[in-house]
Amino acid sequence: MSIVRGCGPSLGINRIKANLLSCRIITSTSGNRRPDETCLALLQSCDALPKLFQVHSLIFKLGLQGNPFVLTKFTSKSSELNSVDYAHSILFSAQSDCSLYDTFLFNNLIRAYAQTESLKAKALEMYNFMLQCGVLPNNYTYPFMLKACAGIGDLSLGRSVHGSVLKFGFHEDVHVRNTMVHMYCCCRGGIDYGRKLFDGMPKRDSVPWSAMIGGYARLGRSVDAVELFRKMQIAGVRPDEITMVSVLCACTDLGALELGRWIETFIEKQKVNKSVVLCNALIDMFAKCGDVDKALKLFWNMSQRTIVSWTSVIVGLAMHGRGLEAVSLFEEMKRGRMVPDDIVFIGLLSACSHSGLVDQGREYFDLMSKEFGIVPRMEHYGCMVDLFCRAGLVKEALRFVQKMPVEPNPIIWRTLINACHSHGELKLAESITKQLIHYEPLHEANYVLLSHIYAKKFDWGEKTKIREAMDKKRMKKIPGSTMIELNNEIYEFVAGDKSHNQYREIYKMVDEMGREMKKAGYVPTTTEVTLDIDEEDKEDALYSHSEKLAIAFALLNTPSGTPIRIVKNLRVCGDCHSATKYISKIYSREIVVRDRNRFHHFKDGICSCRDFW
DNA sequence: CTAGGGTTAG
Repeated sequence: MSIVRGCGPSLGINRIKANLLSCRIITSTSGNRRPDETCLALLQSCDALPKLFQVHSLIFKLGLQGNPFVLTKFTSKSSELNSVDYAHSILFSAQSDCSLYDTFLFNNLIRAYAQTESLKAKALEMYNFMLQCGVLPNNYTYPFMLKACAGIGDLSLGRSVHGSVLKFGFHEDVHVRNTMVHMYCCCRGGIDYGRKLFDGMPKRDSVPWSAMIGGYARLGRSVDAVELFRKMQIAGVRPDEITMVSVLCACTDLGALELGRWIETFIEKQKVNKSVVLCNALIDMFAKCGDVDKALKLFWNMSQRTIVSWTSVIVGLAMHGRGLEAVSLFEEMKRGRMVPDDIVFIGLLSACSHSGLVDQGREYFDLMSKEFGIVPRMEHYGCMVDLFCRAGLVKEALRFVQKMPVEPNPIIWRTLINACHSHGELKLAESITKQLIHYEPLHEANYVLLSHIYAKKFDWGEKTKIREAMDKKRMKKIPGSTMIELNNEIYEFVAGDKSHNQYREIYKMVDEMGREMKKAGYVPTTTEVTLDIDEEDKEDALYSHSEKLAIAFALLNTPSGTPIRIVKNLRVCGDCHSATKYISKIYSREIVVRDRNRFHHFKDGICSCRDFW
C-alpha cells in the first residue's frame, strides 16, 4: 500500500491511495481526478522496478498505453531505474502510435541509453528514429548524444553529431559546447580538436577547463594537464573539486610528490570542497607519489569512506610492499559494513603477491567467490599467477594456468615467461614465448622477451635474428625513461641522454659512481644488455640507463643526506636495482624509485622489495 | 518533467 500525493492543479489536498498489487485505485475524495493524472503521480512514486511493472499493468487496464504524457513519464522513470530496454519494448510494441511522441520522450530514451554501458550506440539509433518520426531535437537532446559518443569513443561518430548540432543551431548553447569539448577529449585522436574548440570559446567556467584537463590526464598527457591548470589560474577561473580531481590524476601519473603537496595546500587555501571523490584522489596521489603514510593519515581522517577509498589505500600499501598492513586493512573493512567488490580483491591479491604472502593470497582468492559471490576475472587470475611466480613457485603457476577455466591472456603468459626466465627454465620460457609470438605477432614486448632469453643462453646468433625481425617489422622497444622533480621542475631522462645542459657533469658523476660501486663489490650484470657488443661497451650501455643518469643528476643538485625520488616508466632493470642498492649505501642517500609495478625504497644497501619483484 | 566536467584495477 503506498500513498501518492496528487499533483493536479485543482485537487488541493487530494490524496490517492493506490493499491498497486491489485491495481485498484481508491481516491480519498470524490473521483474528480483524471486517470492520466493518477498515472503520472503513480509513476512519479516508483522507486524500484517491480513498482514500475505494476504501474505499467495499470496503464493498460486504464487504456492509457497510447497517452503521450503517461508514456513520457514512463520513459523518464525507466531511465532513472536503468530499465531502458523495458521502456523501449513497451513504447515500440504495437499499441502505441509513434506520431504522438514528443522531443521530451525521445530525450528520456536517449538519456537512458547514453547512461547505460554497452547500450550507448542505441542512443544514436534512437536519435535517428526521432528524426524519422519528424520530431525535432532541442538543446537538451545534444548533451545526451555527445555523452553517448564520448562513451563509445568513436571520432567519426562524434563528428557526425557535431554536424547535427550545427545544423539545428545549438552550437552556442553552453551545455552543448561544454559537452562537445568533453566528447572530443574522449574520442581517439580528437583531443587536439577539442582543444581548438575550447580555445575558441568566448566564456569558460570551470566545467570546460575540467573537461580539457581531465582529457589530457586520461590520455597520459599529464604535463599538458598541469600546464593547462596553470593557465586556468592565470585566466582567473576558480577551480572546483572536480577540476582538482583531474589535476591530481595527472600529478599521480607524473609521480610528482612536491607538486602533489602543493596541490593539497592549494585545495586548503582555496577552500575547495573536499568531497569524498577528491579525498580519494588525494589518497591515491600520495600513495602513488611515495608518501603512503600521508595517504593513510588522510584516509583515517575521512568522515565517510567509499569502497574506492579503501581500495586506494590497500593498493597504495601493496605498491610499497606493505602487504601485511594491506591485509589487516582489508579485514578491518570487512568488519565494518563495507562490502568488498571485484576491484578491491585485485588490490588485495596484488598486495599478497608483492609481499610474498602466498597462503593468504590463496585463501582470499577462494573467499572471493565463496563468501562474496565474485566470479574471478582475468585480472584475478593474473594476480594469482603473479603471486606464484614472484614466490618462485613456477610449477605451481603453470598448474594454476592449466586449471584456469578461461584462456589466459598475453599478460599472464608474459608473467610466466618472466618467471621461467629468472628461475632458469629457459627452454620452457622459449617455447611459451614462441607460441605467444605466433599468437600475437605484432607485440614488441614478446620479441624483447625472446631476445632476453637468448642473451641469457649466450646465443647471439638467434638474438641477432630477433633484432633483425623486429627491424623488419619496424618495431621498437619502448624507450625507458626516468623522471625526477627538482625545484618545481620535472626533468626527464632517457638512456644515453645528452640533451641536458649539465650532461658532461652528469656523465662524469656516473663514471665516479661506477668506480665507487666496483670498489664496494658491485659487478655489472651485462647479460641483461640486449646488444651484441663487447663487455666494456656493455658496461657503458648499463651506465647510461636513464635511472643512473637521473640519480647522478640528483646527487649533483640536491643537498647531501636528502632523499632522492625518481619515477620510471618501465620496470627497473636488474642491474639498476643492484646498482641503486650500492649507491644508497655509498652516498648515504635514501632513494625511492617508483617503477611501473611498485615502489622500491633503497636505504643502506637494502631495498624494501627484498629483491622480490 | 530533461542539459556540462571527476576517483580505485595485474
